[in-house]
Amino acid sequence: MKYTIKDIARLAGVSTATVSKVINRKDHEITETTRKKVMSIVRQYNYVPNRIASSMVTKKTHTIGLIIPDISNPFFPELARGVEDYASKLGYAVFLCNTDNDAQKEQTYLEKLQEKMVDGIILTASSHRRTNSKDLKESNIPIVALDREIDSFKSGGTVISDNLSGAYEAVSYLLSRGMKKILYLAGPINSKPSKDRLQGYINALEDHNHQVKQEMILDGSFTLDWGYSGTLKAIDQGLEFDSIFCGNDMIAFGAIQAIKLKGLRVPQDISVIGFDDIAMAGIIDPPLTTVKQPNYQMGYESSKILIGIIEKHPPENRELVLNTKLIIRDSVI
Amino acid sequence: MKYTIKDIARLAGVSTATVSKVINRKDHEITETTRKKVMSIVRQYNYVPNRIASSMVTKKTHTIGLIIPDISNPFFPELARGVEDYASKLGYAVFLCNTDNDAQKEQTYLEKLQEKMVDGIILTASSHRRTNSKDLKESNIPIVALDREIDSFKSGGTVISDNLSGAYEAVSYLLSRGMKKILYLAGPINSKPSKDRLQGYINALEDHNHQVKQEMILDGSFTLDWGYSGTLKAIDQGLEFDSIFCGNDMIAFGAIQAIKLKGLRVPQDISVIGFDDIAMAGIIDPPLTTVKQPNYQMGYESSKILIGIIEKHPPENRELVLNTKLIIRDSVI
DNA sequence: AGTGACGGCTTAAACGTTTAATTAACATCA
DNA sequence: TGATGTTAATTAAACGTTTAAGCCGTCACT
Repeated sequence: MKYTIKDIARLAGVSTATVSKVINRKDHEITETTRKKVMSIVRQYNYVPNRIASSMVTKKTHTIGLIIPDISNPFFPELARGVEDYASKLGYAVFLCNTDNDAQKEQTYLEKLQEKMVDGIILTASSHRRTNSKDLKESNIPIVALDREIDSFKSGGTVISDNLSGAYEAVSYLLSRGMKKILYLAGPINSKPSKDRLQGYINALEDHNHQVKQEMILDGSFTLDWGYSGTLKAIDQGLEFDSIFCGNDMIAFGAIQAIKLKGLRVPQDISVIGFDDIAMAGIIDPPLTTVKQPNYQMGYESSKILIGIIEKHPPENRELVLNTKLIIRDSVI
Repeated sequence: MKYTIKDIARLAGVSTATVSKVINRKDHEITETTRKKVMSIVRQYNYVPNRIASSMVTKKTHTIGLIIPDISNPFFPELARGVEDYASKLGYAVFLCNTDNDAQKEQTYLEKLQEKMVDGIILTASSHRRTNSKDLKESNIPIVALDREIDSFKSGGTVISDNLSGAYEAVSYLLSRGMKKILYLAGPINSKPSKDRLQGYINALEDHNHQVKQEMILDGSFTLDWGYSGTLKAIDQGLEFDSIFCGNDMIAFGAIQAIKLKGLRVPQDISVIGFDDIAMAGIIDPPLTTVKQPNYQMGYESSKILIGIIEKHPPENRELVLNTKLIIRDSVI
């Protein structure tokens, strides 16, 4: 048997309005006596309020949507955790949506979330996002972009890490260690983070009076397989390089495997540097020198901004560019 | 401006009932003419139905809750992905909840999810779950237990992997490779999977006429740190062992680090075998021999069972014990 | 005593849908 | 012609809350 507020009201001998007020802690105009009476009935019958019905009238669902490419990609769990931690702290629940970077799926989720009346959305946009989502900016639901900016419309906020300066720092470090020929094994070239990292690579090289060579820039995907095959291809083609700047850690893992396969050593023969600092970066052999992105914090901050907007006290700064940090381990000589 | 079904009805010159039927594909008693008229208005005004309102009358939210200890623990993303994939295929959205193995948080989420009227819950119970949750079995919301059985009440279904036989196979394999002294670095001893794996360890030893020694069984937590410190302690205490059976892969990673630190080699000096086969298992050096749990499948199947129950066609078998598989790589000699 | 203010409670409308019951229009057929 | 059936639409109640507005009794003050 499921009890409603009416049942409780009847059993406690008061009106539903009164019950509503006590369970929502709008106590101030309620006698202690009636409050206790109501609460005891509530407990006795194990009444659980139907928040769906509340939402109907309050227009708030206390729910947000989190749209990411793939939770089983090691880059995203920390992000998601950050989002959920802040959200649940403020009483919000989080819908998890995986798009696999598919613009179509992304669109479907966006619609579904709107139908479910979420109060806001945190979106790591697919690389292929089209500019046609007029429906999105029309619906007045706040959206904050996470990890990847959205250029197709004005979002309520953006949280990214400083990919450009992170890459700049990584490449500068390689240069400072005496590297002369740095291969850049990039992720998908159409993704914004990739582009920024490429720019960082170029800037660092130029600032240190090194020539940028087109053939030293190879783009693929953010996967171990690409790191592996890309490295193999580079070696087999006779490309000369003393170090690899990898678009992310997964690529670096693949690169290290390929280098080992060729009977070469990391870092003695080839240095490798990654990007992200996912959990495994410190565990592989050799421990990976990499650029740490503050994933948990990025998730947390985006949640904070979004809920700030929802609750009408948006933070003054809604365009966060969080600092990366070079983590020096043993994969660079 | 947000349009409701009433607006659309008015604009299309029909009743709300008619609009409702066309958007829910209850077309069969609707003229093609009116259907088209309605649809054109729907598109023109970009109408998005309020599913919260629907839920009020249908008593279905098409939403499920997923309660796990921690999405940033590498064991869970694949599970979560499996759950979400099947759910979204069937039109359900998934709430993500992290408990950190805290019975209190778990309870809070359980209540919150009930209030949000989820149609069902998938629960990886905290190790410390108390038996007092009468409210849970009273609420008629279906729950399926994932990865860890729930003994405090009868759940709607259970999906686990065969921890006992997985451990048995791992230890038998070690024995077959000539190991004589197998250290068991267990996870938390109060967790069901840990207990089952311990039993598998014991059974394998006994079946092969080896003595089970209490000092060779060390329990801690499912973390890299424990694998590291446990191994160091074992070595420093002068415990003699030629191999380690680890409660999970994280423990194994820690063990390998400790072994290397001591100047010993894996697998030449000490063999290591893990459990789970998380994504990184094949990437570390040496690639880890381990027992694969079908995480994605576990998530997928639990979602299938839950939604089956929700939609009144529960699968005949709701107690799944999925097979593990020994993945042989290079960490055992 | 009459007036006003206030505290504590109730009434009832509203939120945006779905759906059972009903009606209206027409076709069919004896 | 009128009874009957069929089809395509409408009407209106219901889902479980919240909350503005109203009501009633009590108290303080003139």
